[in-house]
Amino acid sequence: MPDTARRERYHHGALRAALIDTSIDLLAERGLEAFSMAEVSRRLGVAQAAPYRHFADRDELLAAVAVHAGDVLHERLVRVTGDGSPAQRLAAASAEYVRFAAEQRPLFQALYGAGLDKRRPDLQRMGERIGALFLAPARQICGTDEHAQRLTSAVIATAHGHATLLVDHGVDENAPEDAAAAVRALIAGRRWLT
Amino acid sequence: MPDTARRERYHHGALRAALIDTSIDLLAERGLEAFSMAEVSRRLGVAQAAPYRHFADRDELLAAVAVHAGDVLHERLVRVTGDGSPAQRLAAASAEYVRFAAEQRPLFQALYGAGLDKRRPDLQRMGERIGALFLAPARQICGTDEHAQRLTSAVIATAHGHATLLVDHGVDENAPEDAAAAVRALIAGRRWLT
DNA sequence: GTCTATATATCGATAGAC
DNA sequence: GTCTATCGATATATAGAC
Repeated sequence: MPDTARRERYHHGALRAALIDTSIDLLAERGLEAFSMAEVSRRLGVAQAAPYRHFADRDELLAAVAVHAGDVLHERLVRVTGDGSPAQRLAAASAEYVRFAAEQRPLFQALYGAGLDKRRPDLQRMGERIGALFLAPARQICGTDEHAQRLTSAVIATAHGHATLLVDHGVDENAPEDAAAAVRALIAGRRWLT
Repeated sequence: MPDTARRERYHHGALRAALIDTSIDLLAERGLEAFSMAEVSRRLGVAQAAPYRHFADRDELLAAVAVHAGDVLHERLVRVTGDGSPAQRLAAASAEYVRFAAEQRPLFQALYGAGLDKRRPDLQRMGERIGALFLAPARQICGTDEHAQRLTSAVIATAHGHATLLVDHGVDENAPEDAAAAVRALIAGRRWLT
């Protein structure tokens, strides 16, 4: 990259992806409150008007980041649910869910804390894809579909609770393993899930 | 209240409490993103400078709302943990925690989603008071303090997970009872909490 | 597809009068 | 303890040139 200034790199074509990347960086450094189209543009060295060619408004950009975050989370969950007993896979998925929140905090926040409309089709679909990764092992554990559904909801709530407490209340080294343990306890006591 | 306009009511004395009340209303109607000192002042019919006599800045006012929210939650939890077996009290506390989030959504958000510094002494103390209500029954259930601590963390994470999913993902009628059931399962399977 | 320039709006916070 | 007035910063979004 000889003389071409930073502001030349993204012209004509690659801006959309660069906007998402820079948004993630910005969310990571300054949080959701400080996120703005203006600041993203500034960081990329493009005009404030440029992003509006790719995203209709601020929420559209945030939603694109959320979808990206969902893809990352989904991939991580797939990786850890490849083998083992159904119970092990549920526990591993929960631990990984919490690990994702800890290691990719801004992505996790974009996914859940960005105040986006959850009825958006893209976000809806993403939630279902991720939920399916929990439901599959639960089906193998439970006798009926209804029971599997209950167990899945309880497991996701437990993982999500550990993740949000971790993100909101500071770092806890053992949160991922704690979440996995809680899920094992939940499975052991699942006859109480009404 | 004959001729005295609304803007007269809060002069000289009662503004502090009125600011907290109005902040809660504003958070309820428009969410945290739309919360501002300016809008709170506008709603009360006072000058934008007036709140700064009572709160140093925006965060101080939000923190006061959070402390109020903590008091309300604490009171609700005390009310439902008065009697019953330790397991029943833990389950009841969890259900009430979720019910609070559902019924007092803005207060719940002020408590956890306001991006406040958790090292604030007032908020720290509040978290401990609420945690103690979960720890007491857990102590009666568990043999050692360490086990009680683990069970408490798992129960709070479960309740918090159900609450945040409820608040973020729309209304679910049965979330409080689901949380209680999950806690019962957690207690039954507590030997897995490493 | 990006730029310059701008309209429009709102915010947090302060100074000084009363 | 509240008001008026205001500064300075920042935001979203659009219009029109290139």
